[in-house]
Amino acid sequence: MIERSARRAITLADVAALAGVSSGTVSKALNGRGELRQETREKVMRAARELGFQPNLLARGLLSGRTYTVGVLTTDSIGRFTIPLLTGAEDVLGAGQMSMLLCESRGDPIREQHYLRVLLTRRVDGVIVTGRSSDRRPSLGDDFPVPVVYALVESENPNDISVLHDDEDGAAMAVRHLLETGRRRIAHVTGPLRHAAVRRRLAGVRTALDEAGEHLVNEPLHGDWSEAWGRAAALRLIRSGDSFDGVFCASDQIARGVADSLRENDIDVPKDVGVVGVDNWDVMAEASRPPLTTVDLQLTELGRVAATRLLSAIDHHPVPGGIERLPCQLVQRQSTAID
Amino acid sequence: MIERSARRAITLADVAALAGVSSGTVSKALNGRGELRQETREKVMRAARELGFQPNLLARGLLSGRTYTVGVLTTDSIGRFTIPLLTGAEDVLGAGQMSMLLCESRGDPIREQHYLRVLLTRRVDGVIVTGRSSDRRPSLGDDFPVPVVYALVESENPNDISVLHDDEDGAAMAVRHLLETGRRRIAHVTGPLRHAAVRRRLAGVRTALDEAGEHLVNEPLHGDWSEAWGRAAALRLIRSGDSFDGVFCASDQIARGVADSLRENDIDVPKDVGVVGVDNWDVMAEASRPPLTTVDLQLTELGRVAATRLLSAIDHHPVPGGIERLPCQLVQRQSTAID
DNA sequence: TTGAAAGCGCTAACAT
DNA sequence: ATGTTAGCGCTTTCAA
Repeated sequence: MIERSARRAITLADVAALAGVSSGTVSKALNGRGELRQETREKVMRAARELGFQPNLLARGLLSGRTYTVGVLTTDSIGRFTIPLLTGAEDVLGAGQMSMLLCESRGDPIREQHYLRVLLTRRVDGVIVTGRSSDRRPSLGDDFPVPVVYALVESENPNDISVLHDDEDGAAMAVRHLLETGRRRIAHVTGPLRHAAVRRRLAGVRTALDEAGEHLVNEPLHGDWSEAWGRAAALRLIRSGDSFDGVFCASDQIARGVADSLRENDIDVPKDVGVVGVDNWDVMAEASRPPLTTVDLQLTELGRVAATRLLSAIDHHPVPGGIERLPCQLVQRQSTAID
Repeated sequence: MIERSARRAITLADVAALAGVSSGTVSKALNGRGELRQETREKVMRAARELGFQPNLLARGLLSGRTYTVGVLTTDSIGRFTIPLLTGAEDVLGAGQMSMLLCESRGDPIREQHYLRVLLTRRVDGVIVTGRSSDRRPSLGDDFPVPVVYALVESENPNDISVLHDDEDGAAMAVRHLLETGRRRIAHVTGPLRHAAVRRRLAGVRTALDEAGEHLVNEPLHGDWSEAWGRAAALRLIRSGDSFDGVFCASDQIARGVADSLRENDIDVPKDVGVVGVDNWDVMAEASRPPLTTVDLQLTELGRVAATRLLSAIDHHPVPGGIERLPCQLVQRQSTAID
């Protein structure tokens, strides 16, 4: 049985008693403030160490009005996209001694309201709102009492701070890479048109093709984000009879399906057709045959930037509202390799 | 520019002033304690609502010595296995008004020490330790000042509370299912022997085969957890010349590789050979051709149980130390279907 | 250079 | 039935 002695935590007063000074002095010594004799300072330090003193952040926060805590509200459950984002955010927040309070609203507005109340009750210094899709979502409101940064999701309110990856530029990079590896007849297999990311990627595709004076060989093929759809789309392309030598897919799952289907129809990737995906999701991109060239969304960096913006706002450095789009990065693997 | 008026948060005193009562009365009214006239109670409620009063949990916590916060220390970065666990933990903790403070130590002992100090400084009521592998890890120590539950990872100290899935039973379920669907010559393709999960699954395989008076057709094939290894292992099985009609794989990734390789060598799954994986990782199990029958580790439930144990310990209900193993569940899909 | 005291927002015991 | 007060652990004047 685990039974824990209700040992009272060590307080400043305990340290003060042991060191034979007042608690005010202990505070100064431990925080390096005020004018103290070096000797006293050391005496206090020693006492604190001996007792294993840990300052109580609640008490400190009650006084300072800061909790050194930010709330992370994921509108959806935590997923593949949110994880690197959290890692990046923690990089930055951790360095600033801040902790993250995690709230998964799972897409349920009631839960979200509940969690927002919880976060306010806990007096978080700020909030990061994130979620799966990069579609727009309602703002927490202009009068939300602490700073808010939207990361990976975009707030409907243009005054809010939203940090997103640059889907359009990422797609353009992918297409330019296909062009640079000698492909001219490029097809696009993508997700549902209702997703903003799908529309932005399409725009990027068009931009890059326009620059080169080329066009898509097909109407963009819209389906779900699955491998099965990738396989089906590749079959449609093959059967259409239109020749093509490059396929830009809006996700690694789709790209992997496309690659599988091409191979199984005796079309060599990358020799006959180059394939590029999006996400740089290792288990997909690396397990694909051949491994996928893909657009990395740099989500860890996105998390870092979002946290940095939030810290600025918390520190009363005004942060311009609006959407900040961060560059993606192309990761080259076999699926577009030449010679 | 986002500039936020440094509007002081509403306090009990503000509500008291508006309602024309004392702050003690407000406290009683809002918490439904003490003896108050219904009329006063309502007057206070109205004032609180009007001002948008949110109680300050720090102040309350300072007094009560509880923070209604638990620390979640992931020894590794958050991953596919930790996510459902967090969701389950939040189910239970959220219902008890508790929040989760997230700390990713990323396998770095220095970071871990740092985070533990942070958690203690923040006076969390308890800690959940988790991580990727179900191997044993060092205990936080018998004298850690708040209750700790290890979830998905096992503490080296048998007095600690560890909650794990039952790998051995899960594997036995998988093999029994292969036997029940008429397979007799069963092979096992698994991960590195250094992983405890691999050893336990092997034990489960042996148990189930013993019950039926059968043996593995091969020495277990050990490799990494990848699809590529699954493909390679399947080729080895085929080339060995030993006939086999069932393969139990220690992960969905391996199983998918095996299924791919069998199909590409004109061996029909499930007609000629049944394949079972472990994890029930949707993107793998469902994208596989055919979709995989697999052992679900029930990690959300594991998170729920871990959180429940932690809450018990926090509430001074003694929780027996040691390892609690939770049952897995077989999810049937095409890869073992009969007619 | 150090100590004493007030106060952060809340609750609980005790007065009224 | 309501108000007053002390105190949770800390920081920060201000006084000594």
